Amino acid sequence: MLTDRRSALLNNIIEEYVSTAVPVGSQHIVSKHQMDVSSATVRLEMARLEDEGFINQPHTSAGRVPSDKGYRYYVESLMSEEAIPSTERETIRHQFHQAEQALEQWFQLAAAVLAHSVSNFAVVTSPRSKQPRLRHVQLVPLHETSALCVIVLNEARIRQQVVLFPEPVDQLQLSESAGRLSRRIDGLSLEEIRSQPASDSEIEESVVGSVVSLMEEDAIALGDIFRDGVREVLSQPEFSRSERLLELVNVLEQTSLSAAIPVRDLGAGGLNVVIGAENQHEAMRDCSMIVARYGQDGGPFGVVAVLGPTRMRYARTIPTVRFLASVLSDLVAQI
Amino acid sequence: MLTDRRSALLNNIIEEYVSTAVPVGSQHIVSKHQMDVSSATVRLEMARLEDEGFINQPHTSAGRVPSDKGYRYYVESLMSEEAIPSTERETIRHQFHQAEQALEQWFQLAAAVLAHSVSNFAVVTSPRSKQPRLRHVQLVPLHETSALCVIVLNEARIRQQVVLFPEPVDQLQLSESAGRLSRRIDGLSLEEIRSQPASDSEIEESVVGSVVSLMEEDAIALGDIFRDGVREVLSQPEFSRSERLLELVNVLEQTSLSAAIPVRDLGAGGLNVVIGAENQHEAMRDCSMIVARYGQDGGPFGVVAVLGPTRMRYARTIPTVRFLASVLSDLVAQI
DNA sequence: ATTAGCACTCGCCATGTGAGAGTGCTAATC
DNA sequence: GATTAGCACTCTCACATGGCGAGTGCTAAT
Repeated sequence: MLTDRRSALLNNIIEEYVSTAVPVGSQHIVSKHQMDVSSATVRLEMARLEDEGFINQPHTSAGRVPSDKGYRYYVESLMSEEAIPSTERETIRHQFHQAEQALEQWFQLAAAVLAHSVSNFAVVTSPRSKQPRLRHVQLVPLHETSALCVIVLNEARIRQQVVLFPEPVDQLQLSESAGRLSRRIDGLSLEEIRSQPASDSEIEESVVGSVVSLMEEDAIALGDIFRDGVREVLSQPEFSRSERLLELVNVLEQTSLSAAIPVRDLGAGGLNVVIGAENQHEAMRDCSMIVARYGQDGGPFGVVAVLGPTRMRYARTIPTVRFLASVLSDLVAQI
Repeated sequence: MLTDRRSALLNNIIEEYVSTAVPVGSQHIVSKHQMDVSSATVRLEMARLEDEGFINQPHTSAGRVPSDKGYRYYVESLMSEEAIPSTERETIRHQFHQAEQALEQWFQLAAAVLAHSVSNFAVVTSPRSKQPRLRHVQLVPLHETSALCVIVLNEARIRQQVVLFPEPVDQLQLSESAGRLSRRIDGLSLEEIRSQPASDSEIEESVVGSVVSLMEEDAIALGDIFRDGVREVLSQPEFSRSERLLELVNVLEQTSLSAAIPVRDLGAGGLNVVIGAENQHEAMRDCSMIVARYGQDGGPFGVVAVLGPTRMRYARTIPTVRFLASVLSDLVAQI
């Protein structure tokens, strides 16, 4: 599709621009990366690349900047992924071992490690399958007329809610109800619970109501969202002007963030790269996002993603995201 | 301590500056707020106020800006708190009723409501008493050699951890162990659990280990932290230059944020105002923080706080923080 | 096809200038 | 003695100016 020389040139332009954030001129190319042609030739080739839409000129007499299309071509045809040094792999794995077995910490840690490692914003969601299934329901008495209803779903997701009773319930009554209830609905899916015949115990019914509403809520969500690295992404030079920065922070802080993460047509172990204007969100039109799915085939899965300016070290970021996804896959497989 | 006229002047300066963010000059004062003296007199009085350290001049021939000391005097002697319109009170209360009984949602909601209502960053911690006490321990089987250990502490805090067993454990074995364990340590405090004689069951001992480490972790924490409003505080004009903004985001994003919140010598229902350089953190030296404690007297308590630039609508923010604290007190009392 | 040479363009930066806002001081006034 | 009018002074901000440098596109020679 592109001549060899033009490919090499595009490659150089991108690598130069990614590391300096300065539009790159023809002179720079010939001196830094040794191409044994003159700057004039480079200029000619650059003009062609621009005609075909791989690079842009911010203004006459500035250097060239890669376009979304340029990055796309780079990611798909030019880039060779950088290996992650084994020392770094080990450091990361080590951190997870230190975190003991606290699930939430794993995901939070994954986000933190990733954000730090690639100096960008990172998102991790906890793993889940499409269908929530009730592993266990537990009632813990609080007051005379209230109890805490704790449910454990598959993939070790925990949800809780306070249940209020119309009249005082004593300890014994409560634990009996809890036992009956547990035998009745533990292990069932949301539909199965819904289709259970109503019990004549008022207590049990109100608990079932709670369980159902908690599970419904859970069914919608992608999984809990863990994020880190607002500071990392804000320190990128493209956000030195604070207007767009603000819009972006807006998006990142939103709970609806998961909507912006494309997961459809992403198989187990799959990885997506979304560049610039390909993003759904207006505010992310000069950001890129790298999304990977982790978890076993067919089983529950979660998502690992990095978000940063389009000017991103794809060759480094992509393997890192992939690596974190595999680490999480391993961890989750242990559960 | 200050003459009436000087007090009134300081009051005007602060209110003007708080609403405009522009250093206020003598002319402005006489025209906007009708003081029946000339601008020259105001200048004289301003010079005095500056001598005494209540206001500063960013540079010769600029207007005056309140100093930390000025704000402090304002908060303590001049300000009259603005009442929160009852419609707004109702809207807020209403939102909490809609959130059903999901505990975490309450706190997250409180942070969101507060951040939005005062256009600044808000922090809410979940309530807790000094001594964690185990309400209930539950084991949910995962694989042959692992289970999820879920513990419920007082104030409905939930912690979980995966427990790995050296060899396969069947369902029955597990539920028996769980039952014995539950009878043995439910209701105990951390010390009491620690001083329990060791059981000869390997399973039970590894679970106890998990419980102890979870409780230890819990004992250190102030409570779970819920925050909102990074976007609000970043849209304040003082952060239009992005250097200091970055430092601040750094602090806000940190998990150690709670260290910056002063809670000692804060009684039930108490409220603290920390102005500018009084803050611990370097990066917060031109921010103010308003902290209130909620929860019953002597019982478990949590913290509600707002953080924003020193140029803050104290008269509005303080009552709002107090109100949210009272709303949360009411909610938590129901539990 | 490549390259040397050159005129041209444009952002950046340092410098300069004028307007405007605000001050402090002094002398006159109440 | 407090207040005020008047005035010179200071400093920021916005804007214009102009040189510098980087980079380009084009043309003609190789």
